[in-house]
Amino acid sequence: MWFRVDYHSGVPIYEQIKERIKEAILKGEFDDSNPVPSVRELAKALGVNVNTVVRAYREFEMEGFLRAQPGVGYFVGDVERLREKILCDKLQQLSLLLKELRDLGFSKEDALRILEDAWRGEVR
Amino acid sequence: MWFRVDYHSGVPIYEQIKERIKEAILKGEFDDSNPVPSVRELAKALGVNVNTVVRAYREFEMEGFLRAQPGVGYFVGDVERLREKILCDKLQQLSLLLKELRDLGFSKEDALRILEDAWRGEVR
Amino acid sequence: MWFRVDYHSGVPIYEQIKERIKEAILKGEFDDSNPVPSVRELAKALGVNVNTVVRAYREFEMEGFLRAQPGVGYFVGDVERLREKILCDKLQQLSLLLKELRDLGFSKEDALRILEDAWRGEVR
Amino acid sequence: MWFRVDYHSGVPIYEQIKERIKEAILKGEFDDSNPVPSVRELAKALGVNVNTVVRAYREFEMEGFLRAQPGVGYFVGDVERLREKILCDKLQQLSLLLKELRDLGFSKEDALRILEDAWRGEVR
DNA sequence: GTGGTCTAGACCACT
DNA sequence: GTGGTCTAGACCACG
Repeated sequence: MWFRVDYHSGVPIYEQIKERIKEAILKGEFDDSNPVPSVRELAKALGVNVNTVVRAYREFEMEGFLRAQPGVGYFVGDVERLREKILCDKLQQLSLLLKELRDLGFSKEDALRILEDAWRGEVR
Repeated sequence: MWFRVDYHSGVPIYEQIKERIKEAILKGEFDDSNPVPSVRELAKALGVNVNTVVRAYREFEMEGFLRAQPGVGYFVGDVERLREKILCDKLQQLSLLLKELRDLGFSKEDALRILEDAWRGEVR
Repeated sequence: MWFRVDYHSGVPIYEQIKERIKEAILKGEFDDSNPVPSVRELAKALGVNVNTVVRAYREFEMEGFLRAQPGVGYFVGDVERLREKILCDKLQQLSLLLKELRDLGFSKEDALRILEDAWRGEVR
Repeated sequence: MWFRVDYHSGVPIYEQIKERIKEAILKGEFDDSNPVPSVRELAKALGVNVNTVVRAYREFEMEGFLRAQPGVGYFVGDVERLREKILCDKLQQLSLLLKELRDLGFSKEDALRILEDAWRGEVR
């Protein structure tokens, strides 16, 4: 697969895997001709224990964003709900963060500048 | 002191203490007539072990935001540097968050609305 | 490990541990085939409590000279920065010490002799 | 008296007092017409507890550098021995420090430059 | 009273 | 196995 785990970030490896899988799902990188990699395949590609990948997938399954089909593999679930959930989380973070900045004496004008910068940057 | 620790949040208690002390320092709640509570005093008030408070205070000391005076107590250090450090951290978070929202298809106009809301809200 | 703590020196044990680890890092004694000893291992070898070793390691981590990898172990960090920091500290000490000797009536010639002696001695 | 204690240095106050008294003795600032200040006098001048000054003086007495004359005051003792003791201590420190610098890869030439600087500076 | 250090245990999450 | 956190005690030096 197309990423590497960071053993020194403090972030649990299974969380890093979840994050990357989540991004790939949102970008629509998985479909019938390009399925979610199997547990063993991904574990081998990342040089990581199989259990670590299993945990990442299982947690996604519980949240409804992957469906396990025993003996076959994992398939993407409700992408749109995933997108909405993430968007909702991020918006709450944004609102909280802005209020904190305001309380720290940060000006609305400077915040506006940063906002403009974000939308001016290229899409990764 | 005037807060309670959450034993079930997963956030280490000493981090919770650091967070609250940090807020209080930023609000200028500590001075000569209203000093930082002693480790034993705070530990007792929170129903927490002394060592847990000691750790929170010591980390602040290493970062230069509290000064320990053995046999006397803890005193606030460089408040302005603390404020700048926090502001810098928050701005990085903001920039990252905005880019993620953009990549999720969120419109600049909606982001602007949230920004306006934040500065319209009352200062706590 | 290969040293013993001195319980009666007045120097905190975790400081003694930091000092020895620092020397070992500077000498390049740690790498992938010879990793930093685990906290439990070192604590047992020194006959010291685990927490005491943990404190020594954690302070090094906060200073950037060790990196903790939960579930795996500690690894050496930025050795070169460590070397520079120590050199800087020692040079300040040297400058101060020489001025004190001068003020005590010590002659430059005698100081030169001691300097020559130091560089004539063998490298340990 | 002519100095202030630093409550935030971590160095015990009685040690700071000893250090300053030691310097004054070495500079010959005390004689019959200019005696060592009384315990109460010094304590008041420094805004410090009497016991703290008593401790500093008593330790000097045990080392033979001050003599207590009950009901009268303290008088300077064997100044020359004090000077020799300090010189000896500093020389050991110097030798040790130079060897450490050498082991850190510091060049003799650079050390020489620092030495020259020290004797070029003015006497305080 | 204050902070500073240390011990002997314990439980947790991660690999 | 690893590190991370926490507790309940203890003793010390300082003011």
